[in-house]
Amino acid sequence: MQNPKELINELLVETFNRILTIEGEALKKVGIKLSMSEIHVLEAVALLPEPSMTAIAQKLGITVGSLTVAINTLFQKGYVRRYPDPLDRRKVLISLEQKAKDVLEVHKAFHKRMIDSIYVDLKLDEDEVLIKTLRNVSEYFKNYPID
Amino acid sequence: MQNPKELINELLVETFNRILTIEGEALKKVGIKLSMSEIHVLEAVALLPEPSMTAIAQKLGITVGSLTVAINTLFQKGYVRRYPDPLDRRKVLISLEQKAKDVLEVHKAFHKRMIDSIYVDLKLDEDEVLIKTLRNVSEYFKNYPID
DNA sequence: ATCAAATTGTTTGAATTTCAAAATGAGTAT
DNA sequence: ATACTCATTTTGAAATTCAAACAATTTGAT
Repeated sequence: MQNPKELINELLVETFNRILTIEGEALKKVGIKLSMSEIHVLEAVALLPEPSMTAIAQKLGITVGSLTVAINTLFQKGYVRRYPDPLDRRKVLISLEQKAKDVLEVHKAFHKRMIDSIYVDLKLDEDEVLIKTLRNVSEYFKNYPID
Repeated sequence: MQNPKELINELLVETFNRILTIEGEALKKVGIKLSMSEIHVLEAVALLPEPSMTAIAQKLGITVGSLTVAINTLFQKGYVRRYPDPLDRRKVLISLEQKAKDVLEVHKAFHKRMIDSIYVDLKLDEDEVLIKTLRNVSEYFKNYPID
């Protein structure tokens, strides 16, 4: 395991297999009873300029049908509202209730602590290497031929 | 998004949300009809020196009950065998059929391409920064207080 | 203007994954 | 022997997701 490439692979697999579970547990301990899937839906809604069903589903990489089910329960629990796009009444836009915004704050704090941990003994001028690396990975998967 | 920390977070979220799905699609296209969960079970078995049910479940972060269900179907499909530990017959050890080893080769090739993409324009002497970073993240989550 | 095709979303039924709790079987210690 | 612990399986339920069928709206071509 002294080969840098193998080491990097081990660390990636070891770590990212656990992040979602751990983050879920962390939220539960704070008293938030939403799953990570549900959190991600709320997050996507918050980030999109025009959060239509199709746009959200695409950002999450799930089908619109699956998203409909998810939004149904989030609406039931009082986290989101649906309203028709006035310019195109086929579209259904989603908005967040205050309750959802509060949850996203907690989620954001978790991520901040995670990122801070990356910097523990990383010198500031080494940022660029990490960012370049992440860009490479991101690009690699963004252009990956799925179909 | 010019803040390095925010940028890193964006890239992490954007990328790692998609890796599992993409890897699953990649395997499907090669004609492998196992889910990523099933692949991970096989991978854990391959990596552990003494792959007992408890050891595998712990490595994967799932309950032993869940693993039993998974192993049932993997056995049904002819990927694994069960045999009792001769030293402690309470334990059930898992071994891989050739079929499973073949699948893991494909999986390994996918990971190799992924890691190679990281190196696209990374100078070799910058390895250390990336490895240090990943170690930080890995440590952070390894010691994360779940209970 | 009209009609067919494309787009957007919902519903439904099924498959997968996972868990918690109860049950079984094997080892350990008193 | 008896009770206790450990390793695993079984079972029933919940969550997540998909594909396919359906309905409503918009777009574009004639």
